[in-house]
Amino acid sequence: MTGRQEADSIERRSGVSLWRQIADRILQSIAIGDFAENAALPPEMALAGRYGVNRHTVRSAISALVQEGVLRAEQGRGTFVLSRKRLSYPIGARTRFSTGLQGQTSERHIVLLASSVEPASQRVAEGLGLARGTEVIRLETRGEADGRPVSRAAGWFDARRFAGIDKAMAETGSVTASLARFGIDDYLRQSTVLSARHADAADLADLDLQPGAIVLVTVAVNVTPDGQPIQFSESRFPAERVELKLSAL
Amino acid sequence: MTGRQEADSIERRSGVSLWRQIADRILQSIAIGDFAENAALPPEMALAGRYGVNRHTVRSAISALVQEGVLRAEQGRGTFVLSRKRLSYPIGARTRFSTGLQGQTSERHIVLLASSVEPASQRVAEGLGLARGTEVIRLETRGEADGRPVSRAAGWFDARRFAGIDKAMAETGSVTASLARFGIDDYLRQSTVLSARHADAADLADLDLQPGAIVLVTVAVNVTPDGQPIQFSESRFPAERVELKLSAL
DNA sequence: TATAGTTGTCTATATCAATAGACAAATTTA
DNA sequence: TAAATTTGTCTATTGATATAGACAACTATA
Repeated sequence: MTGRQEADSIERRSGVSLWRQIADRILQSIAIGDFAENAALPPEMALAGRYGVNRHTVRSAISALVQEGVLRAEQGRGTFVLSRKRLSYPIGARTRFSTGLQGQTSERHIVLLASSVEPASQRVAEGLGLARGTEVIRLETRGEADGRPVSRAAGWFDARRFAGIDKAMAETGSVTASLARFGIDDYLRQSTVLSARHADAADLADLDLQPGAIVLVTVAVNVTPDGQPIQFSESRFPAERVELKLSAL
Repeated sequence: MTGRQEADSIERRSGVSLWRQIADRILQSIAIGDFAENAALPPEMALAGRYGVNRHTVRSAISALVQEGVLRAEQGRGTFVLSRKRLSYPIGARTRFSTGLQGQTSERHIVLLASSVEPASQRVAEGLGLARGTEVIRLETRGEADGRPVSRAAGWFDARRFAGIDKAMAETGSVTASLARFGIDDYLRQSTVLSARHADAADLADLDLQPGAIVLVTVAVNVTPDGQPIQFSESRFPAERVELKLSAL
């Protein structure tokens, strides 16, 4: 019956500043529900003690989170939690953006950021079962829920079969509706591969994140019920706002 | 047909140092297979140009990766890639550690780090369908493949039903084999929730990571075929070494 | 054998990150 | 009202991070 200490400490000389690490911790504990909405954060001196750093270092972390709109500081009173728990984004055989977040948000939609026609790269070609270099349509989209960006995705489609899907997407704001125009009434998720990394500059801009944030990355292939690949996609989710819930595939 | 620039730049004043961000990028591109094993990295000056930083900053990133055993630098010749692509860890209805990595590694096993009996916390109790405070056994384990840590997990079991599972685990090194001693021949994964964050001090130590690394976190419940919860678990995977492949049932 | 290209080491300087202390400003509590 | 608590602002100092330039050491190649 050996014990095991829950590490509450912080890494120095890591290339990640202490204030950023502390901001991550606070964000994490809010996300898992340690603080109710509008609850007060412990005083700066208490946090400084907990993490073994100077009060000013804690203040840097807090001011970053105030900047992000996660916390609100009031002189003389305390610092308070604004944001709620993470959204839980379901992933399964029939993953659809709009239906997935029902009940968690009052409003959600997809914005088409950009589209282009390009030759298929190695991985896109493999995913779609096409020859490398075949023309494909790429759609760059952003998912928003209650006005906040919750995903950023690039989707690739066979350009010959789905010519004009960019227009359909712009008009309908829905992948499912756009595919329906091409006679696809149902589709399934064949495979999903998951990883995580630091957000790059494009992620930061499109997802309205602060530098140093983490994104979850899924790479997926959607197929028709008879197994024909129709869409290859790479989606990025801000880890501080979204968790992925894997349902029966 | 609007274009969209692939951002290759780096964020300043983010709380994450430039050398750490560059090291992450290099790690990422190795992981997705941009470089073959033993391939040469671009020269330091080229990388400095690409990321818009000084050569010395690139050198800091490289020396961190040399320290981690990912790269090997040779004076006069270049810098070379040692490590291979990420392991792909399958997650599905019948997720098992040992069978999951077959074919990708020559050797794999689980080490029992610690065990304890404790009252169930809110989320553990919910997951296992027990009253809060019921005694549960916690097993802390580490998964290793080819001598490298690839996962770190905490598993909780009803202490009354699975008394002695810690000993079974220590002897067999397998959850599946340990459960078999209690008459459980088959079990399924009922739910999995996925998130990502920076590694904390315990993660760094147990997974042999450098500070600033990212971990993928899964929280899962395993059930018997008739739906009875038997195990609640939280696993952490080093994002630089592992990706999660969601497979169908 | 030169020459070009690459990594390794050194010095110097500027900026960011973190610590330390003091006190002001606002709010709550005794 | 007075005291205690908490956030806000200021100055100063130290160490880590990043830039800049020069040159040495080593390798491959023309």
